[in-house]
Amino acid sequence: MTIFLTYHINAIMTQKTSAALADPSAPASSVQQDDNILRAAKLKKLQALEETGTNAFPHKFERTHKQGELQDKYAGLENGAETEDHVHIAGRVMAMRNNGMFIDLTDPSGKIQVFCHKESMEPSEFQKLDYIDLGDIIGVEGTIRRTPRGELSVRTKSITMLTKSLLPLPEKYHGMTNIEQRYRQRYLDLIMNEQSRTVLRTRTMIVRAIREFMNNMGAMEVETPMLHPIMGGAAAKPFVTHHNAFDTDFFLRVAPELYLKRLIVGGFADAVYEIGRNFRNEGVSIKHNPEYTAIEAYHSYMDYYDLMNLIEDLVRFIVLAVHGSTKIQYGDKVIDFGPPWARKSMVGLVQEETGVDFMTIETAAAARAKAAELGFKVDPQFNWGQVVEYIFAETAEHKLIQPTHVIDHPYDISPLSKLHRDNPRLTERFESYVNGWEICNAFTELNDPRDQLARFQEQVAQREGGNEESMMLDDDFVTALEYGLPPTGGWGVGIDRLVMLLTDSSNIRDVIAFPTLKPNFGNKKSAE
RNA sequence: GACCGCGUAGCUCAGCCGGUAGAGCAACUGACUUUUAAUCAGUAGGUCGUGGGUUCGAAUCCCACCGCGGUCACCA
Repeated sequence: MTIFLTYHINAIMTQKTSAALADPSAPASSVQQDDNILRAAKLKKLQALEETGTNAFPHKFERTHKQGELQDKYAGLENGAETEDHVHIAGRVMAMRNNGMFIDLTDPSGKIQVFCHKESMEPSEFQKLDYIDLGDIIGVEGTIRRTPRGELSVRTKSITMLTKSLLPLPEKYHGMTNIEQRYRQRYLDLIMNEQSRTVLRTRTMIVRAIREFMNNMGAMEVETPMLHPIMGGAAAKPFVTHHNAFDTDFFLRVAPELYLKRLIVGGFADAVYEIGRNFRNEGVSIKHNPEYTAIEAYHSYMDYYDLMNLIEDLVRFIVLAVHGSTKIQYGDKVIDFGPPWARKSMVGLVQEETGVDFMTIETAAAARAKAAELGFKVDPQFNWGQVVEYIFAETAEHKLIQPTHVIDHPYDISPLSKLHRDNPRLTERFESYVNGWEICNAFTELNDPRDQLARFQEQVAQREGGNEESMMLDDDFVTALEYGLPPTGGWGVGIDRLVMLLTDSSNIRDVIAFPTLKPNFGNKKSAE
């Protein structure tokens, strides 16, 4: 596999750098030569080790304890105390002091010091230190002690090479700080940076908590297609891909919505949810990755009032699971998920900010004129709802630091929401904002097939008018609604943003193990 | 996409009003067996992102390109 990948990348490089390689004085294998210089010392040790008859990559090592377990178990052991407690531990060599007498051995649970004293070890074991480098994975057998200076240690009896590392680790004090390299070589970032490990582990905890909450309420987790023949479920620019056997283009999904509602139509379950990736062919920023993870859920016989309560309960459950408190620190702000969240209508917030009640403005043209009067440069194509949304985003959105449900969105920006029971210019929709970010989008689902068809047709008209983010008409979805979608509430939460909030991360790439990066085949650092 | 900034040894960084490339850590050789970024002495390691240009001479000045970061606009 590795050989194949190397070959493949070299082939790409050859295409891209054929001019340079055509020069006979330019060594085609310069990358490999660099590697050989870097690896020479370690390869030499590896070969010397293998000449002693040792397997540097054995198949199995029986551990008795993890490092973290030992730190917990012996937390009360006094300085200078020796025990006869015999352990087998394993991990990566992260530091060697005093010529290998002290080794910091880490595993995912923590770190313990390995103490190699020649009077405790057979000479044949002690000599193995000569073959060990920073970065190697080793197993150690010995007894537990705490040094006079207070460091919990294993007094080594024997050492086993488990995996010989052939490349040097980054510098131990500063670690790896090059941001690009941290994302491109996440494994190195994880080895070196505790903070990176913590953030990504917290992400896993958050996803686990979401599943627990949903499963506890009886919702069924499902999977729906990521290859969509029809772009729908959200307004967004999609990726297009091609299926060879069908000779057909597919869109990578921008949202699972239309499939999940089909499952509710089918009576598969009262509530379904999907946690998965959506793909949007749009800009990349500290808050946007081309593929991002969201949960979407649909609950029959709930409306958007029920969903507001549900979202508050869910987020509190997650925050408590991760932090043990409903209050979190993000940058210099303290955010409290505990109290009931504020509920403010979008039109009302616009009125608070501008003094203008847009409900008194009937037409799109009048709305645009009023916006212009207020100093906003709105698109001449904007309809009434788009004007309201634009002014909301410009004036109010960034101020919504504490959890707030923004409710009752205009009809014409909400093509899948049910009309508001009290006002047909609005819909029963809400978006939950925290720290100025939208973290949830939810609504009482539109289930009148005649209305849905009309909304699709509006989308198609917008699409033909040049809006490539508008949805396509999904006939089969309308057909499904014609069989009958019960009254249903649906919602989606962007998990990456939520993880950013709960890990105090300022860049979405910090909460995604392998964020989307521009390929850089010509860079020798990436060509390894 | 626009603007600003960055790219020098495996890693962290100096050097940049042009004069043949420097430190610390890592590595290698040696000393040292109770260290915590261990210490001490020595050695080796770099087409200074890529390609052009100006110049007697470019890491340094200019142009283009690649990648990254930040800000802004649209999207979660």
